[in-house]
Amino acid sequence: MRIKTLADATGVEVDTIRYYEKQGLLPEPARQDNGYRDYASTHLERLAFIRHCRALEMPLVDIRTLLGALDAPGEPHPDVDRLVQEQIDKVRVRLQSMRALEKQLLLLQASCGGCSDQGTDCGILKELVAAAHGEACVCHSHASI
Amino acid sequence: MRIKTLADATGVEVDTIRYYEKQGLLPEPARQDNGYRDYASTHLERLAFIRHCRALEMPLVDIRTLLGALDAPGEPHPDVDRLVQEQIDKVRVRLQSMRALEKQLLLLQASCGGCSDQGTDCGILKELVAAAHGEACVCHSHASI
DNA sequence: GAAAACCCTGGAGTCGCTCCAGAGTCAAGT
DNA sequence: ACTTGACTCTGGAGCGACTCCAGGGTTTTC
Repeated sequence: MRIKTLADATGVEVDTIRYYEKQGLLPEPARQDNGYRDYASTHLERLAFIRHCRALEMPLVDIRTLLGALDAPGEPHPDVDRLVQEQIDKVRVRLQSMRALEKQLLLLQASCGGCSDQGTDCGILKELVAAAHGEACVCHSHASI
Repeated sequence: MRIKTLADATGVEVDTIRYYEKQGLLPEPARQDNGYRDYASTHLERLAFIRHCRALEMPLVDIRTLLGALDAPGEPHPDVDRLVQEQIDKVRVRLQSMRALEKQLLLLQASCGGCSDQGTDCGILKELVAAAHGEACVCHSHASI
């Protein structure tokens, strides 16, 4: 299977596949006589696994760990559970801050009564300036962005 | 006010302040005799504004537009309202996908009965492999990560 | 007067891709 | 047989928003 075929089968871009190989996530495939990469079905499976983990927003370094665990099925891999838990924690923190964000943006929007066209003094801008001065806002309740 | 003072006052790192200057978001301050940057209170306000917008996850390029609108208070700025709306849309899409993500990760976690220590065959890994094979999962309901 | 803390510049590194140039290869149509 | 277009290769640069570093100068503090 050539790289484009693999790309189409997994929905991963050609460049990205080569990138994963360079990063050691995808083993180097065999080469055809012309030097083209020749992938086997194991590559397809592994790439689908990587893709799935990326959909869960795991960083590549964590995925490498998971792949290592997969490659050593007989051995204990205490990291797997921890990685998933950490990922859950990350997502939750992010969810919290996104919810606050949405609220803040809606408030911001409400402060502008459709001033966009004529508007010399947009409420949104005023609001942003005022908020920057220290009134209740997302950035003060959440230090880390 | 020297750069560290400004950094402490706003919670923005020194490097980041210099970066904002290089990006044209923060005007070049005066210099002391020794070449040190000498900030005025206008810089503090502007930096707080930038910080607030960043807390709303606006990209720097959008913040530049908002700052431009602030700098031209007499003129109409039809972009402001649109930028906020776009930001809201972005946050909502992201919220949706984060919620699905959390659910998926929790399912994943439940599939492992605390196998981390002894575990030769972790349920999480099995689950990930199975999911990669195309069963219901986040990455199939949400094409873009 | 020495050590610590601060300041400067320019450039590199981070993450996870994405795009590009420049060259080679292959398949389909004329 | 020839041309066109799609595909492949490599190595390297670019993105966003920082963050860190080297190698130097200055100021403050003990």
